[in-house]
Amino acid sequence: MKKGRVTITDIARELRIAPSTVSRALKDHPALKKETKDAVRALAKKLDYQPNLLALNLLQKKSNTIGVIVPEITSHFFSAIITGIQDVIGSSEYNIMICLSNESYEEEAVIIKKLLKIQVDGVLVSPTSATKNFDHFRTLQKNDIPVVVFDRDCPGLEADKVLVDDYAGAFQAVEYLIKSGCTRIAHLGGPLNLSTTKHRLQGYLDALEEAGIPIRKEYIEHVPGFSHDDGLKPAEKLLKLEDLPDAIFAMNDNIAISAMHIARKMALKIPEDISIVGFDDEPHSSYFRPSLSTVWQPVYSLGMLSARIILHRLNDKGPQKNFRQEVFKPELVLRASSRECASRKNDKVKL
Amino acid sequence: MKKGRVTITDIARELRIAPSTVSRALKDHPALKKETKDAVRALAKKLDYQPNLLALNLLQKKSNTIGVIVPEITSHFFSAIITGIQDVIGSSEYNIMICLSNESYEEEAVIIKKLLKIQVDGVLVSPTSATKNFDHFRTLQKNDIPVVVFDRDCPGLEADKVLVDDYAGAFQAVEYLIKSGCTRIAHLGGPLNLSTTKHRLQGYLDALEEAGIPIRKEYIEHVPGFSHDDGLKPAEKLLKLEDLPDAIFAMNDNIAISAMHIARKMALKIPEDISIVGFDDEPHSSYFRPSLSTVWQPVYSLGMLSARIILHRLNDKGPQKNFRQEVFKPELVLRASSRECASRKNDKVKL
DNA sequence: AAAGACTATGCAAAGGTTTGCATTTTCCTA
DNA sequence: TAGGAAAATGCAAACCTTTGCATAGTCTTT
Repeated sequence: MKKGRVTITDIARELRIAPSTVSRALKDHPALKKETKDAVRALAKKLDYQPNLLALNLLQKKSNTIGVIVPEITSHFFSAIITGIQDVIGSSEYNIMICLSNESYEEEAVIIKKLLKIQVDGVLVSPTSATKNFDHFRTLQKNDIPVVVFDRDCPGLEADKVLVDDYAGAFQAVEYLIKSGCTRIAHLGGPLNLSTTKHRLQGYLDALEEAGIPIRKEYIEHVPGFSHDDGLKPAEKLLKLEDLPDAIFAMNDNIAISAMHIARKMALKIPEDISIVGFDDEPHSSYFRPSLSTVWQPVYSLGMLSARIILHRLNDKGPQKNFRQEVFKPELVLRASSRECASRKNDKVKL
Repeated sequence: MKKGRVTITDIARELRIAPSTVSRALKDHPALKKETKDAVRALAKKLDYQPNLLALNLLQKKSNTIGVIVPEITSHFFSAIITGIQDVIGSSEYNIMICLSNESYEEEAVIIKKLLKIQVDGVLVSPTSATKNFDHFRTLQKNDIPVVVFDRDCPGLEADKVLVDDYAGAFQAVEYLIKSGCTRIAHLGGPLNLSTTKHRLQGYLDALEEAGIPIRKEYIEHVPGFSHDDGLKPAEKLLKLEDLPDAIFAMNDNIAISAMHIARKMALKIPEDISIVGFDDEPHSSYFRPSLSTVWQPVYSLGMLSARIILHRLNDKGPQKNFRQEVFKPELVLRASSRECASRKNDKVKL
């Protein structure tokens, strides 16, 4: 009785056959006769043989690991995407390694190096808001590691992409605000080099333009981050304007909630005095008073599809080409923080 | 020029020395003379040599991976813990592999098997609310894989543990409610076999008892899950009692917010008619109106400490004994959903 | 000049599995 | 029963690195 786990050689020795035969028996190789296979399988089961994946990894030069790079996981948005990814990858042969870039380009670059070092087989990535150059992702591709970009686009990078039509979501939201009678619509936007927030801004601008409402620069504020606290000052700035906005379209729910917070402090009535619409539909957004109108994104599906695409790439093994670009449609969720719209008066308002 | 990455043998061949010499040169072995080392290092740098971790893993029979098992990551609670873990492990030689058990004992057991298969070096785990038997964790330990339990205790399991004094947190919260004049204090509790929610219930009970307030069975409801929606029905049940509670201590913020939601629907004034206190201090809790009084937990530190402890175990390599048990103190955070307390009137109420 | 000490480097095994090719065994046919 | 085909199994290399031990080389000392 030796220590350590049972190896293929242990089984071979006990059966007085070669390790290669054991290996083949376990993989049901056609050249082996049934008795041998049966004997091997029986003993393997009896000894509770577990193949040594570490050895396999070396042999196959792959780690069976897929790296997932996200800016953070404390928001519901990314954690729900990861849950979707996990649910798909979990039932495959692969493991996932979640890496947090903390919205820092430098950390992201370090993570890429680490993933190269451990020889991941593929990478799912949502770049940081500071990432303008995508060469580190190209390095992965040059090493035959497929890259799937999700949610946040990397313009110019040729890779599979799973995105959300942020432009359409924003356009719809602002279009609704206009229809509901708002004319002085402000925007709390995010970083300008981030595809998602850039497209949301563009949707806002185009919706105004289409309605013939002139763009007012002072109605657009950019927030320094994505959490509640980051929205407070910019929201205050908007709400202290002489010509008070009658609506705010915020780039995410957290910021929308900051705006609601400030509005209430200033004794503004929501939505009578000011409508507020967010983006993301975080789970608690419907529990605020008034409940927050927002734009829902299919986060879980987005995670699942991204995972499926990379699994497909990993099975295909061909040269990387014919990249897919999938775009999910977001949906406007109307609740109580926006006024009712004449043409929609009969629609039910959720919650 | 051969394809694939540069190996130690490539360097050896080019320098006409043995691979072992190259290996030693790169590790600054004292027996080698300086010129050899310099030559090797120079060439290694020139060729951008990257050690093959897969080979090392096989040789050392370790994967350099630490498994982290959590019930979910969509709550701020666990995602913040994971961020703490990541921040510590990230600067070590180890990688972390996050696994979601979805509050299912079966999935947790499957995860353990998977982690054994890939030969993780250590495991950090917060068990599911359905886990009553800890033998699968003991299996890890028998395979010399250190286990660190965090947040949710596994009674009877000998392992390092990083916990929160939920009892004290709950006791303080309820004690405060009593001091603030509440007498009909209800509790929205969680699963009874989960250490955290069990201790919160016990803290509630003992605080009442110490104040000489009789326990009323109808004032205690157990919710089926941890999210907002799970709290609605139980909260409604409490608020439809003939003898209406004048306070609710909820087992977490989500449930507290459900209770606030129902209370408002019933036109109850918070905190005048009813005080509500949660547990967790989620980031958005202070943005509700009224802002939620709750019990804060040092989630980030909890993650960091858990990670440090397992790193320590992994470096120590000795037999597993002298298990540590660290208990963090939570803190009552008073906001506007609870009445002011006579003896505390001068304390500032946060936010 | 030979023995001994020391320095620098190489050899080979180990870690577990897979797989192309070689070899053995079996069985059938002439 | 030899010959050959077919079936079953074994050999050894490969994946890459580390490390105990052996060896080659150099220098010192008597």
